[in-house]
Amino acid sequence: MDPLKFFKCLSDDTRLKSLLLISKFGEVCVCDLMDALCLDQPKISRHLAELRKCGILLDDRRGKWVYYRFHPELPEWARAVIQQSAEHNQSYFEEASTRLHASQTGKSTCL
Amino acid sequence: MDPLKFFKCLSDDTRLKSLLLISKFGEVCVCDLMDALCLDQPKISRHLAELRKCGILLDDRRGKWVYYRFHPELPEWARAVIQQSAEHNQSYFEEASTRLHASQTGKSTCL
DNA sequence: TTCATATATATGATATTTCACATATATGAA
DNA sequence: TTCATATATGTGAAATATCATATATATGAA
Repeated sequence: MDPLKFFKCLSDDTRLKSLLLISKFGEVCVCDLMDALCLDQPKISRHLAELRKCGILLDDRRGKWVYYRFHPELPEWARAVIQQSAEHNQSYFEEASTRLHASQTGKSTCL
Repeated sequence: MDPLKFFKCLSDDTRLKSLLLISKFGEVCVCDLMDALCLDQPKISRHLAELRKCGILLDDRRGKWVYYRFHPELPEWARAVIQQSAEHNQSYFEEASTRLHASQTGKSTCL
């Protein structure tokens, strides 16, 4: 994992929040992220594709849904960076986190 | 420290290498970085200014030289991110590191 | 096969970042 | 004050990233 490429992946609001949410929730599907971040589907999908192509995320299709989680071969230092950032910046993605939880329990709260 | 702004600061080759070098050497002056990264003065200076304005670095003029080090109020999580990145990606800035050491001991090796 | 849902990608327009170059400022020595 | 060195910044051009929109693909149900 080239560190520069890695940090470029973290330097966009949509991608950073997606990674922090995955760090907290373990696994998310595209539609959950749409609800959590209140963004349209192509936008989420494109950013997740970038994270996948960089080797940060792994996609996993189950039926109609595609779930994303950290790639098992993501280096420990990179995973640690994301995890620490999530732990110490909860307010940055708190709202998204609440919406994601609502989405997973069946209620979309995105206005 | 807004995490998005922080990672944007790390997402440029010149800025990332500068930060990793400062993490390793503790403190560097502009001219050392010019030698270490083989870049012209305005380029180094502009990137350091950005890191300073973001609150990551602190500048300290001593005579004709200006030294940069981590800002004392940089949050621990942010400092940890930089430190871990330096420890686990030594090959990324090894060459720059060698040149910086040469520069500090009086020999500029930048061709 | 046809349809509806979920996700992915192509494309040109827009926004953001970075650059090269010129110039300005600060310091210390002569 | 004048000069040389070290650093900072202004400006428009070039490169890069992001976006909105349209469209394509994959799955499962009817």
